[in-house]
Amino acid sequence: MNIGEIARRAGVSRSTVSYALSGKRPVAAATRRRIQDVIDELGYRPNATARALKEGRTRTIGLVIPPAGNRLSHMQLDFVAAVVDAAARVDLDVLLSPSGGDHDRSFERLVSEGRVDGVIVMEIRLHDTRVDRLRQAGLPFVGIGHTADERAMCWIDVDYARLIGHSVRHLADLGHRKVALISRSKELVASGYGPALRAREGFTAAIAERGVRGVEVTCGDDARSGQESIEELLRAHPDLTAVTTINEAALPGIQRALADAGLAVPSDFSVTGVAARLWAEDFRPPLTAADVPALEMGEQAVSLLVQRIAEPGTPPRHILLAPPISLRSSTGAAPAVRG
Amino acid sequence: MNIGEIARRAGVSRSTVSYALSGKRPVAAATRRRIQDVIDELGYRPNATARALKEGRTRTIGLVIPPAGNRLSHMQLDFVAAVVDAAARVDLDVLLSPSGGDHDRSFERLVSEGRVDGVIVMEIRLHDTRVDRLRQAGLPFVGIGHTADERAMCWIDVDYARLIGHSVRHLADLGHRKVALISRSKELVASGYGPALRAREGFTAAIAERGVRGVEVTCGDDARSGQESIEELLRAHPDLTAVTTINEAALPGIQRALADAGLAVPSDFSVTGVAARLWAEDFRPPLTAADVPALEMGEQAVSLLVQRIAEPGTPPRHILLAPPISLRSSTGAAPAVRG
DNA sequence: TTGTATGCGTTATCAA
DNA sequence: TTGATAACGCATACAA
Repeated sequence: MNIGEIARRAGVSRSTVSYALSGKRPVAAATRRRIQDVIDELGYRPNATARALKEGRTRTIGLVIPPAGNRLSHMQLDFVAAVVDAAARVDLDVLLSPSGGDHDRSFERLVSEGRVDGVIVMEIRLHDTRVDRLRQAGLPFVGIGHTADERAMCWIDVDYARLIGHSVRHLADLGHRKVALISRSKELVASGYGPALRAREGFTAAIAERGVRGVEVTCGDDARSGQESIEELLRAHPDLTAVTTINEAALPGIQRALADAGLAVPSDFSVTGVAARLWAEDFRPPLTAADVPALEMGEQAVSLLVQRIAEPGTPPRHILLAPPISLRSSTGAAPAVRG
Repeated sequence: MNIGEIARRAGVSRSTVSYALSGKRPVAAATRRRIQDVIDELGYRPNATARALKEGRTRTIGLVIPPAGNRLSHMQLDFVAAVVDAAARVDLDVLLSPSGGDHDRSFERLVSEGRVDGVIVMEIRLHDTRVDRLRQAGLPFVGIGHTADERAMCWIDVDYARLIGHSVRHLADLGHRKVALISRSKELVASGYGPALRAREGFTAAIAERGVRGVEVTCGDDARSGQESIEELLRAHPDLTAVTTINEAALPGIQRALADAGLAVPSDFSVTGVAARLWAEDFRPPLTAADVPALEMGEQAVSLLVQRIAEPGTPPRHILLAPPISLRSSTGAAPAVRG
């Protein structure tokens, strides 16, 4: 069933049906009614493909997610859900593309076949071939995270340097003299993953500022790795009394390893970091942490993209979020003695 | 840039370019080369929208996920990832639709605007209006879970009755005399959520068969609810020594509440259930559970849908999975005394 | 071996 | 107030 069928049954031309639907041209009340009756009866909806071809836009955005191999973290998941929800609210559909490498057919379809009006890219690297490709294709896009040339693209990101700096100072103020940063996986850091590098910056600066000792370790994005990281840290650094992390997925392992070592949080050992709120609250005891507002970020990313699609020429906007650290129960005064 | 531009630059007609691309008509080697050179130079890819309009299919499938309000469980997440991955492997794109209620614009777009060739629907209810709508629209679809009239649709599902039955018998064999089933949320159960109802069936049958006592409770899909469920169960049933569950998201809470109550797993208390494998392995101690093969299910769902799209007339196929229970460390002999 | 012409379903311009 | 028609970019039947 198509617009011609509706027109035939209502005894009008196709253009009149189209105008009755869009309201872009006045249609006599009686005619409009007749058309609407037929439409209601048949349950007609204009074909999205034909409309997209004619209008030159698809009313669809692409969301490029990390490939399924590495399972998504809660934060990433929340972000996907937020994007999909925010897009639905403005009647945009979301096309998902699991994409990591360069020779990715799904991603390539997205950017070069005109399937979407714009793209949101997650997990941006400092030098990201996907960004290069999108720029070359002239497709509007928004990054979650940004490349080395900050000003050249539109992005929304979390200020990891500042947040990790905050958390280190918080720990130092509580009397901790040696603090570890549990970062993301070795591969990710090596490939130039911005958040990890900026977390290191913030860590190093705060360590120096407060004159405490610091040790940074990489850690896979899973509980097991978190557990191993803590075990190794405790072994190598008997005087360690606190960790801060940007590795959300490692938290359950961190929790376990500390329990196994007989260390109570926060009386024997403090834990803090950057994590999605629900995740922080699920920690035991509830995690003192900067709550990454994934839902808000998703919403803002969609909003930025919609603007960018509407006015591709304007200078790219950036949003750098630095949510406050919520004091919960996982940090406390440094223990007098340990080890 | 379009096919006409390529044709012009290569000095051939548009149809020749089209045939050179599709290979559906022989093209002289020299001509083909000339065309390919132009295509490579300009990076041309046929417009997906125009192709879809012409061919009458979009090479896109829809994935209807639960609305973002209730955050997705790991199992659901794994499933989404699996579907997206499996679809990408056969060059299908995936359009995401967060959809719960009936008045859902996103879902309505999916079914009535010809945006997709077929749909995969998650979290099917025994009486599901979305299924009715899809059937009415004549759009091929595959359900994860099935409606009351099993034979009327194409689905893939987990045999919760059998799996929960297994786990109860396993517990009974270990000497447990009173077992609780921790189900999904009250609302979900009330709305006729198949897995919860079938889990109940299996539970009731196995309880009766082995002559043990059973108690069933509903529980929200989050850690806090899991914790509360255990606390209440322990209070109301001091003789309870084991639980089985289909509520994956409640597991961390179950774990905590037991630890808080000073109950060691499995020496004091046994826990078992149905969960995604990685989730089960993350439990502490590793969970004796039926591992829901979410990745495999996603792959199979895509495969079923592709078949269904190709041959809409064939009788609907069903796949009922009953993965074996993996013995890990969370179940053991019933304690001699408790309470 | 290649070119011409038509139509997919829509929107929008031009004409009445 | 409405209708006829062109065009979006492509694939393909038909012609040469």
